[in-house]
Amino acid sequence: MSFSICVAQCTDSLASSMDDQARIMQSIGGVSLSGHSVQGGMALPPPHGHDGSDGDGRKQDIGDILHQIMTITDQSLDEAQAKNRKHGLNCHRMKPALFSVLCEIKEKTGLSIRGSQEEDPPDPQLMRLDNMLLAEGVAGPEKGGGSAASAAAAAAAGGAADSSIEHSDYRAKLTQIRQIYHTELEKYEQACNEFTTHVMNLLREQSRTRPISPKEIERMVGIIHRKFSSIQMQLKQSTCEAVMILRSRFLDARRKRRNFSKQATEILNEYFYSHLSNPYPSEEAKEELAKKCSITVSQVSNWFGNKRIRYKKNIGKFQEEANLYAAKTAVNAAHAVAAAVQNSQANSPTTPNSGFQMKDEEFQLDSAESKNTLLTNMFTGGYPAPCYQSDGRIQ
DNA sequence: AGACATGATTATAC
DNA sequence: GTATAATCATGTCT
Repeated sequence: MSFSICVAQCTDSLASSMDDQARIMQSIGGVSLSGHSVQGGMALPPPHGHDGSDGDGRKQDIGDILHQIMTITDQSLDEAQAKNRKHGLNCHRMKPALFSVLCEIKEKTGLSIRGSQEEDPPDPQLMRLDNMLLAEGVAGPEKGGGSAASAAAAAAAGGAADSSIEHSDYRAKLTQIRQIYHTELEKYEQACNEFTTHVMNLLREQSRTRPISPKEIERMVGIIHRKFSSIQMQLKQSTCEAVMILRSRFLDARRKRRNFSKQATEILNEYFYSHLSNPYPSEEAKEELAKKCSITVSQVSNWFGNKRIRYKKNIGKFQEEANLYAAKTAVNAAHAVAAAVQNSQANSPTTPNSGFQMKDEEFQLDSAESKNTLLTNMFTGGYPAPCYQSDGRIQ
């Protein structure tokens, strides 16, 4: 993966650096790359500790040492060391002289590092990815049992999910993504460190034979880090994609509805028909119902929304149901009410509601339905209990 | 399989 | 924010 890129990058840099130097050497010193011919020109300073009696021999020496410097950069550290060539190079009698010349040339040509224009501003794309990963709970500190943030986000996305099962599924998958992400990130970091160390060792080693300033090493490290961070960005991007896919699947799964339990429907219907004149439960009432039915508040809201509109659309169809729940409520209330009625005989039945008000309009029942409406509303108005058929229906 | 029931979503209005 | 109304998508019944 990344290694090859980095190696290529670094090798390129090193090679180009060497090429530059070679060119300079060629133009200034008249020494060919091969090191086998010297065309005259600027004379090298006399090597230390050398009498300089043999001019051709000296040139040959310079050629040799340059050739060795050139070829050594093509080898790995281990290879060079194994062949013991570096040692030979370092101990070469011409080395100090050549080294000082290289330093001088480098300084004069300003080859080394001119105002490292690196330090680019933070990539907005990377920031977006980071933010998303943080928000999804993939990046950042571990939160209990996977990702609290994601669970919260998922809940906020609709809140009507069949909570536990799908949530835990979602969280488990997200944790998986998180783990993969962190493992990969760690791998990259480790690889980056290893490679940086390797390159730094290489450069340090080379700095014994050619001038390499600490700034140059720093620059090289910067190049490596940028390469690795671009790979990290790819990882972040694919992680984000995975999270998005997971989320969309999760949201799709939410559409898969499951019918509420009979008990829950009963509780909701009881409330609906006992508040038919105003079937709009308050927030507290919704919470209470949600608790009783083991569903969410939004599900209660959905249910009442659906119920109101469907009831309104076809009151006749729901009449039977209305009567049934009216009867139920009446029976339940009967015992409690009976005592009260007995105690205070003065109470006469209140006028029953003929329908509930939706927004600005009131829905009236037609005459055919009025009888049942009375039954429907008797629990609010204190009408006598209805007669039941054998199947439990109201006559 | 098709019809109907029902929970969820969406568009729109306030 | 909540509401209605229409619609979607699935569950259930026949």
